[in-house]
Amino acid sequence: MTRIDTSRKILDCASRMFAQHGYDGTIMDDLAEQCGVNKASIYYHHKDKATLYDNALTAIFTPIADAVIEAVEAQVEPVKQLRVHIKTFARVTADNPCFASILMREMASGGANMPVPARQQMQRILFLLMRILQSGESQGVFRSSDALIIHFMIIGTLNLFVISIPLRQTLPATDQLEQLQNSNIESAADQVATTIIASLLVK
Amino acid sequence: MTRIDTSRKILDCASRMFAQHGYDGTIMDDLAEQCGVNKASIYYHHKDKATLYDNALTAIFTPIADAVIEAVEAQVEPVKQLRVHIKTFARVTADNPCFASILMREMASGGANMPVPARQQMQRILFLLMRILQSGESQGVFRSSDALIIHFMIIGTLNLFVISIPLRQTLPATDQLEQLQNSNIESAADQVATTIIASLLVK
DNA sequence: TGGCAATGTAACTAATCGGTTAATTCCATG
DNA sequence: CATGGAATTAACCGATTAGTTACATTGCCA
Repeated sequence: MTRIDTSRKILDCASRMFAQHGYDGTIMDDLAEQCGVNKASIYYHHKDKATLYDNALTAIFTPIADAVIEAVEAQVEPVKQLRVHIKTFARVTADNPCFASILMREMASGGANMPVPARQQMQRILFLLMRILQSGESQGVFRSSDALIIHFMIIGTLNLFVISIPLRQTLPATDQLEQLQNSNIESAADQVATTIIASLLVK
Repeated sequence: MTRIDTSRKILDCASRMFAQHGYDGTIMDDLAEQCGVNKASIYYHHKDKATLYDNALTAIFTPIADAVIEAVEAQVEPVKQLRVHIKTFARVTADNPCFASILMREMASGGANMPVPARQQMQRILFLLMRILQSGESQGVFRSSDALIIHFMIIGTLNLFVISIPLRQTLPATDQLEQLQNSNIESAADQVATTIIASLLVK
């Protein structure tokens, strides 16, 4: 094991455990065992449990906001921007399912004790969406809309989709359930984007 | 204090604490203090923490599914049914914010340890939506669609909206944030319903 | 090679937390 | 009023858990 990677390995493993069991449900001894690192090493690299949590969230949230912003800024038309916004968010969320779980948990807690850096990343995504909607509105292609609702539509729908992937796979295929198309994240993002954009376009 | 009242009082208080802090984050001593009951009384009325959690979730989820189903069945046209489905779900969710928090947490955990009765109530709501979409499809008013995505759109969006109410109220009103219309749950549900229905109607 | 950051080992602590116990109080009924 | 079961209580217990400590070991690099 190279020394540099240990801190990173702890972060990755901690992210998974925080995502699956939550902050209180994550036990430091289990974490040490899970990632094959001695408990003292965890405290050596990350001061304590709370700091480790902050570090993990920052490491998860920052690249996601970065990716969405970068992808959107490569576009110029608001309609394209919005579609890329949604599709990129879907892709990066599916790439790292920890994000959806942790975000959902934090939202459930009222976001009260959510680390500031992580919250800022979510705000970056929201503000980006607001800029897209406003530029579209000022260009006359979008009608006036509530950015927050659209933000929640994107995040709520796609996060639930990503989170439920393992659940749906283990579900017994009853008659009723098998009618559900087993769509992937790509088509889910397409549907969300198409639905939202259709309702935004001025008639 | 009659027997029924104490048990009910514990359930209500436990629901709030489970919603805010999660299962592991809810401490039985705190719960006892919060609802002004001796800790042993909790164990007297509800066997243990896990049973209390099951009881609380069943008490929360069942009336919500009941209300949605009852409201939808009072309608006949699929379009009306879908709108009522969404608006009723929004109303009952807003009435009891514990529901949204707990559901989000359970989804974040992969729904693995979600009590069976609670999961069944969610399935009732999903199956109801599937029946609405299918009857609309067979009547030629709805195009073919993925019920699961629509289910997630409804639940994800509205749950996030309800959950974020306290957060948004305590947020400092920065220049950017004050542009967000402070819409209530009614108008949010209207937007969700209108958006979804518009994308479903055959052209 | 010497020094230093990093890692491992393993025991320890102080506190927390779920759950229990035995005693006590409340209250309806005969 | 007496009685017996339901409900409540204070105190306690054992297990778990976050975090610490002391020390040995490894590997990198100047």
